[in-house]
Formats: sequence, structure tokens, C-alpha cells
Amino acid sequence: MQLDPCISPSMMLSKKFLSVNSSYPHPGASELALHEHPIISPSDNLERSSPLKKTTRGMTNQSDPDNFPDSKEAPGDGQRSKLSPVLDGVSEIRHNFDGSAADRYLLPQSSQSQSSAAPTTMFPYPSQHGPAHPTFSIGSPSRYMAHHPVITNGAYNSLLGNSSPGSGYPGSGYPYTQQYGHTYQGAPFYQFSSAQPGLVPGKAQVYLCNRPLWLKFHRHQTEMIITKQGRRMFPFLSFNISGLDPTAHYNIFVDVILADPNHWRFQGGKWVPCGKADTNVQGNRVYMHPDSPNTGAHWMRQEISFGKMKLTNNKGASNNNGQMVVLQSLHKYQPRLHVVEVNEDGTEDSSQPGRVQTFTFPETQFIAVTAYQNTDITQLKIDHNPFAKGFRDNYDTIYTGCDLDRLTPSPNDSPRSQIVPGARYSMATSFLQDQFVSNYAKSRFHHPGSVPGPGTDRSVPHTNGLLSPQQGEDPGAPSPQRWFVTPNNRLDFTAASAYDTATDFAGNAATLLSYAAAGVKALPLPTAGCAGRPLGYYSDPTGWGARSPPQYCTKTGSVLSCWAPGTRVASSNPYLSGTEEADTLASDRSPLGEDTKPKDLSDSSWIETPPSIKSMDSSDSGIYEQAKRRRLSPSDPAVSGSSSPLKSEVLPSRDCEKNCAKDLGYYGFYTHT
DNA sequence: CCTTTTACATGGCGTCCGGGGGGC
DNA sequence: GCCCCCCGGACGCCATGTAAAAGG
Repeated sequence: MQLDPCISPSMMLSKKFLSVNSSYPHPGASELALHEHPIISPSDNLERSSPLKKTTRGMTNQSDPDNFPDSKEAPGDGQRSKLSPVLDGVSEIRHNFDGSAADRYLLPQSSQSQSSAAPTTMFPYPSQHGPAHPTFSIGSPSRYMAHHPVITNGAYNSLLGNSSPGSGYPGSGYPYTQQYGHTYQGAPFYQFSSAQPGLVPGKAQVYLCNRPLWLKFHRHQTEMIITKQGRRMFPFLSFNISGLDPTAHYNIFVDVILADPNHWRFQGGKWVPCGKADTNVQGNRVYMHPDSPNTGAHWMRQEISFGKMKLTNNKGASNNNGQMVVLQSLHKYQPRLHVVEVNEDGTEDSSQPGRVQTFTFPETQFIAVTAYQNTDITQLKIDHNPFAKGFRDNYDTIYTGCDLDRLTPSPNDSPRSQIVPGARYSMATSFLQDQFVSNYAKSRFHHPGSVPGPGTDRSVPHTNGLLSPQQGEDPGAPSPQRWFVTPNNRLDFTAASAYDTATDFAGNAATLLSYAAAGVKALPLPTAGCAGRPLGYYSDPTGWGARSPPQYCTKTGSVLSCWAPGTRVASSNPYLSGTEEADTLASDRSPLGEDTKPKDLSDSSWIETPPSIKSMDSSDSGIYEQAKRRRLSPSDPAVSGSSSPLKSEVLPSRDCEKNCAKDLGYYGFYTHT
């Protein structure tokens, strides 16, 4: 992989976003998005007076999401219906970042093309037959309500206006449809025009809190179950936002649009396009966050979680359930986050255009299915979704990794606390565990000898399956449970300044921040290796840590500027980029003293391969193979041999260290591009 | 044959209720 | 004896993936 110096954001825009005139972004759009992250000076983001410095007034952010689990109960429902669109000069930002190495190194166009030349590639990124992302024109007011595939003149407000009286959510009223229809019509992939009157420079910076987990799924082509009654997403969408005006009011919602025009089928262990997507799908495609509308301070104070958002294939559900997003099975979708500035009463001020910002995270793409196709995805879901603990019957039996720093939910984790948004943000331990990425999977992803390929066919037994999370424990990685933050004590982006001073810890700033933002509950941290670890999340200047740092995307003037904190290019930025390719740089990282400590954080925040698992993986140990099986017989020697979780905990740290040492090999694997 | 639907088992949380212990 | 608090069990609910049946 060729790495190029940072390209100016404007260049990126002109080349990547503005020059696209085909109906769809080229087949590798997703990959491009994953690898290209224009880098700008953080100062650009401060174009406007820092909202954080402003005095907060009229805050109405005390609503407890838990009190409004349903759209019907959400405050301000009535107001939302009054929202009017601001379609002119909308400040829309396409936020494409996944934290790839591109955060630091931008791929040349040629590389981009190449990367996108393999539409069926499932690894490291899923097949992107055809465009991976919907395209839309900022200049097109219809983007918010285009009825697929035809863009209608409807407007954002009209959509809102269509909301059923009983539901404050646009869901029922949002005739949201696929946006990629825009591209069908040849609309520019991205369209920014500084000449647009009223265009407000991008203010918000958003990052996907649970991005590492998303990436894990993304590697295998994420699948999301859709049912008639609705199924929650897992991983669910969770964001942290900064750069909003603390006193201004915003509506934040997610819509799900077709990522490409294809109908997909899982054949031969991989997803392949099969015919055209059904574009005549009706139903709600929007999920308004229950807290909407609310102040910027509210949105920035905590994590914005969409854990209650449900996916359904029941078209009728769109009329009576704002929580439901109607999708079609075997279609690929792309969720998007929209931030709309509104008046205090929740109405949109049409006199001030450019108050809508859209953020797209390619790694959150998924294919809607009624039954899991790829067993890898199934296993990932089981291993990471606390609600699926019942299927981890080998969870605590065969894995002997050092689970002191478990990254994945333990059997004692609370699924609800992890998922329930709002007040339970303060109980973010749940979220940490739930959305957090265990290390184990990475081992297989990074195994030099087993380049992750397409998922196995469901009829095919696991031959290279996944290890249980427990096995994936990284001895050195601090468990999210051990990262503690005073409840409701948000670690704002400003806290990132700590990155400048602390070099002892490498970590996932994004994750930490998200957790902090969520108000991670303080937990006793008896573990020596982790106890006393400060709340602060420190990056390693060497680039070792912070693989998934907050990635900001903002727009300065007409320029879309995305950057990953810590990008090496922007030396002034203390953050480090968090990318898949970043892993490849691991080998370049200078040792950080003790193996386990500095690396702990990075591992914890990233999906590093747990030493224990890696070693097994690399050695093709029988245990590893067994671990990959969905179910293990308790009588299995490998299982009974380490039946107690405690046993794993008392494993000599020496073993962990030894295993950790082996990790380098895996990191190195990706180093060679 | 493929996809979708449905019933089922599992796990966990919240609520309710009763029992036990302690204080007044 | 009364009241309060704590604890634990029962129950309901929710969410999950699995497996079989049903549908096209």
C-alpha cells in the first residue's frame, strides 16, 4: 500500500467527492472512505468560537432518555412535528472515517482505484460491489426525503410534518427512502459550495464511539437481523459529538439508506450481488434520537446512543412505531447521522439554512438479513452482544487467556445497562462491555497465516471461527470495566489535551472519550495492572495507541475536513489516528517500556489480538480450533481443562507477556502494505 | 432451493413480595 | 409490637440466536 502525504481536504473533495459524476460512487467507495481522511489543522475546527467556552444557557438537556424509551414518550415530540426543513445551503458533511491508517496517510487516487477494484473483497473490508455509499447532493433539498429512487421535492420539514401525531418521531412521518437514488441521477457524490448563501461552516465533529467493534463486523460484512417485531442493531450506533453550540438546540437522528443498488446473496461463503435492489420500498427509514430536540451541551455531554433503534421488515411498522426502521432483507444499507439545528421549541428555523449536517460512517454499513448468513458474524454477535450470552456456552470454559482485562462483556455484564441510552449512560460500563471490542477476533483477522476471507457459509462448520471473548482477553489490556470515570463526569474533547502530556499510555481516545462521555461508572480496580489507571486516556506519540481516536470531521467553509486526531501529518494534533492500517504500524512503534502497560490501553481500546488467543491462533492449537466451534462439549478436555474463569485470571502474567510478545508478529503482518 | 417465519431456550434486569434482622 | 431496612426468590419482560417449519 502506498502511502502519501496528507492531501489537502479541498483536494480530497475535489478529487474524491466532487469529481464523482457517475450515478454511483465507484465500487470502492467504501474502501475509499475508509482510507481517505483529509487532514486539517484542528484549529480549523475552531473557526467558530468554541462552544465549549460559551456559557450555557437555557439548557434543557436534563431529560432522561430512559424516561423516554419510546418515541411516543420522548419529550419534544410535538415540537418535532413542527420542524421545518432548511434545505438551502445545507451544511452537510459526509463523514467518512473509519480510522484507517489513512488517518495519517492518504492514498493517492490511483491507490484508491485499486483498492476499489476488488468489489468482492471481504477483507479487510467487505465486498463493495458497486457503490458502497449513497450519494446525495447537498444542494438538493430533497436528499432528506427522496423517495427512492426518485428524488422528490419534499423537504426535511415536510417529512417531519408527516409525522403521525401520536409519534414525535419522524419515523412515522418520514417518508425516508434510499438516498442513493441521488447518485442514480448523477448527482455529485459530494457537493459543497462555498457560494451557497447561508452556508454555515461545519461545526460538529462526530466520531463513532464503538468503531472498533463496527470494524470487526465490517471486516466480515456486517449483517443485521430484521424481524417483524423489530430487532435492535448490534453493534448499535453510538456517537460522540463536539463542536456544537452548547446553547443551540439540535435534532439528532439516524436514517438508513441503501448503500448500493444491489440485491445481495450469500453464496460460497461470501456476499455477492444478485440482481437489483428493490427500490420501491416504503416505510420509515429514520430514527430520531429520543432526546431530540436538545441543546448542544446535552448532545456533547454524553454519548449519543441509538441502541433502541430497531430494524424491521414489516412495512406496516413504519406507521406506528418511531423506533422501527423498515428495511429489506438482503439489501445493503448505510446508516447516517444527521444533526439539525433547530429552534428552542424544536422547530427549524428556515431562515437560517445550512443547519443540517450529515455524517456517514462506512464501517457501519450492513446487510439486512432475516437470518444470519455468515457464521463469523453470528459468532461475533454472540461474543459481543450481552444478550446472546446464552449462546456462549464455552465462554468461560475453554478460554484461558488473561481475562483480567476483559474487553468483552462478561457473563455478569448487564445487557440493559449497556444498551439503554440516556440515564444509563452513566452506567456506561455496560456500553463499554457491550460495544467494546474484544481482542480475540483480531487474532484471526491479523493472523498472518490466515488472512480473513469471506465468511464461511453457514452450512460450513467453523474451521477458522472465532474464539470466545474470554480467550480473547488481552492480559495487558485494561478492561473497560476498569476505566472509570466519575458518573456523569463527561470527559470532553477538551480533555484530549491530556494527550499532549501523557505518553505513558496508548489508547483509544475515541473509546475512552465515548466512555467518559457516557459517564462510565467508577469500578473498583483491584487488578494491579489496571488499578490506578487514570481516567484520562493518553495517547502514545509513537502511534502505538489510540488506534481509534476521536475522528473529527468538520467543514471549514466549503471544505469538508476530516481528520483523525493524532494524525502524524498534523503533527500539532496530539491525537493518534485509529485505523486498521494503523495496526500495521504497530511494528514500527517503539517499545513502550513495559510490554503490558503502555500497550494495555491501546489494546483495550482496540481490537488487538489477545496474547493468549494469538498464540493459539498462530500455533493452530487444538484449543483454538475448538474455540471456534459454536458449541463445545463440557466433557471436552480442552474445555474442562480450564473450566474456571478464575483459572484464567491466575495465569501467570508471564504467559501473558509472552503472548503479547507474539502479537508483534501480527501487527507486523499489516505493516507490510 | 432459498428465504422467511415461528417457537423455543437461554440469560439478565426490573419489579414485586415475603422473610429476617435491627432499632425504637 | 411496630416500623424500617436489607436480602433473596418468583415472576414478567426483553433480547438474543437456534432450529425447524412454512412459504415462494
